[in-house]
Amino acid sequence: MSRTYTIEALVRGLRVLSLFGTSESEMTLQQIVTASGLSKSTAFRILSTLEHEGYLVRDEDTLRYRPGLAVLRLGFTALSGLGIRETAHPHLRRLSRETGETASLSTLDGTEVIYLDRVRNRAIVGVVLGLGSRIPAHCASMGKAMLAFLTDEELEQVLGDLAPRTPHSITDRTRLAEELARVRQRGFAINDQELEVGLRAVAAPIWNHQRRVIAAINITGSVSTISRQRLVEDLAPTVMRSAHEISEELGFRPGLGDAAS
Amino acid sequence: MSRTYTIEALVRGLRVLSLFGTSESEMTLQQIVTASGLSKSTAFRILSTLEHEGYLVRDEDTLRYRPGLAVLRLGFTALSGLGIRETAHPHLRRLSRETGETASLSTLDGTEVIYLDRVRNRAIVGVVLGLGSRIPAHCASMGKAMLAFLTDEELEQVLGDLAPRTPHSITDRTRLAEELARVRQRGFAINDQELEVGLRAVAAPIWNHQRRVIAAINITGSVSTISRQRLVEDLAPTVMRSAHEISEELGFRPGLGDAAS
DNA sequence: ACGGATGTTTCACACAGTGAAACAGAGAAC
DNA sequence: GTTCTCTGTTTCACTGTGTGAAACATCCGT
Repeated sequence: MSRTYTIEALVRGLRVLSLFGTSESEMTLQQIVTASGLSKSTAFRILSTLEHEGYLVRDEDTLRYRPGLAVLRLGFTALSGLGIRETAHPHLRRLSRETGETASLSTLDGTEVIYLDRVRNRAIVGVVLGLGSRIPAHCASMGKAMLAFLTDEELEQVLGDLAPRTPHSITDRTRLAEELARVRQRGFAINDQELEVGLRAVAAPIWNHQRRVIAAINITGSVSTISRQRLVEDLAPTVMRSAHEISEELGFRPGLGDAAS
Repeated sequence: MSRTYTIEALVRGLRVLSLFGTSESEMTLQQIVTASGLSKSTAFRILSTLEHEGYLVRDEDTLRYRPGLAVLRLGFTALSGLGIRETAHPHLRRLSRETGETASLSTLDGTEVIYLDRVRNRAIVGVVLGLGSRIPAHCASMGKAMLAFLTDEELEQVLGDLAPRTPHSITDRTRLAEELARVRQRGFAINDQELEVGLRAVAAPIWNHQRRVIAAINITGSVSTISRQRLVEDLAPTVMRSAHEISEELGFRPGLGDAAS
């Protein structure tokens, strides 16, 4: 790999910053030293620098570092900079209104699905919650919708061990491959309590103008309001229609076979 | 200043990253060179590193860089890590429901107010929009509510030139000082079309256990539904009550004069 | 085919970033 | 009250890393 154009000091800093993106959002110097494997002095100087630049804030009492406001600015302009999100949002609204369920938009980042937008049925609020959060792709309807259209090599790179989230989760490679084949054939992916017991979802992929799958949308709801029949016969076509519309707005033109670029 | 514990290569990288937080969310190498003042080679290596770490993504067609998904993760854990937000959210909901207007939470970052949460009247969606965005403090009700409780030195450091946003904006230092005195006296700040014509708001500050103002909440609405009378006589007390409740939940105990620590 | 953009690569040098180890302080243990 | 231990801060000398200049490669418009 091209390690030629990579600047080590910056990488280290970014890695430290990333530590705050995972489990703990508040960390002490010592924790960072052990988590990063850096020497104490280096870690200290990195932290000082990150603090100086506003990416971290230090609580003077507890001496713990936590993400600063600079990080917020970045995160949200990143979100609003994502064209898909603006394009998809009205469709999510309509989906949610028409079905009475929750509609979401996500994209694939490595082995994880990351939520970009969500419109709930109970309109009130809480909308932000879960935005930007990540779940393993093989347990998610949107995840499977996107995995299905990767090349074999990409898929191989992306998949680690398939840890189950519920008894319904797919943990076997072969079964996953079968499932993904079915997704390709039908054009949508379902999730029947594989992520959370009591939760069903149906998703469809979104293509861009390069005929690449870049995102997915889905409809989620409780098993009490979404039967398997309704999922496949009613919701699946609805989600697929919206996904196609979004894809076309992004410049995707349906055609036969692979496209020459 | 302690430039001893600051690592230059990291600072440069973060500065480059920050460029994407402001105006443009997509930039070309050349743009970054001129915007940052770095040499072409350095800028190039920084960009490569940021890309390698997932903080930037490069569009292979246009050769433009834009924020990557790593940045998203950070932003959202930062948000959810903010204790105030969780504490304040139910209050925002209640405020919005009771008044039928939009309620927001923000904090002060330098001369700018940064939105942390918002609950709209029209419940549906769009909630996320504007979250993390920044506006000049002197044109904002929440900004004035927070500025009013800074020390004179802090205020001096924070205020640059008071650029107007509408004809109603405060642009004069003396007038701002008078306004802030009034805010301190009354305990709330109003905004009568100073940020946007047709928009009124009333805000109150939130204190933490150290008796420091760390945030503010407000209620915003159109001049058509919010008269000046309603703003002051009806909404102001409501907002103040909520602000006090939030403050107390954060450990603030009202008392006389300055507290000994 | 030419000129002027922009992006990529090379190279030699200086100094910026590094780890080890010494220092300081705050609690906890006794 | 004294000692021990754990964490954060500072110093220092070395070397390896990040640096800018300048050469090279590509693309695009005319």
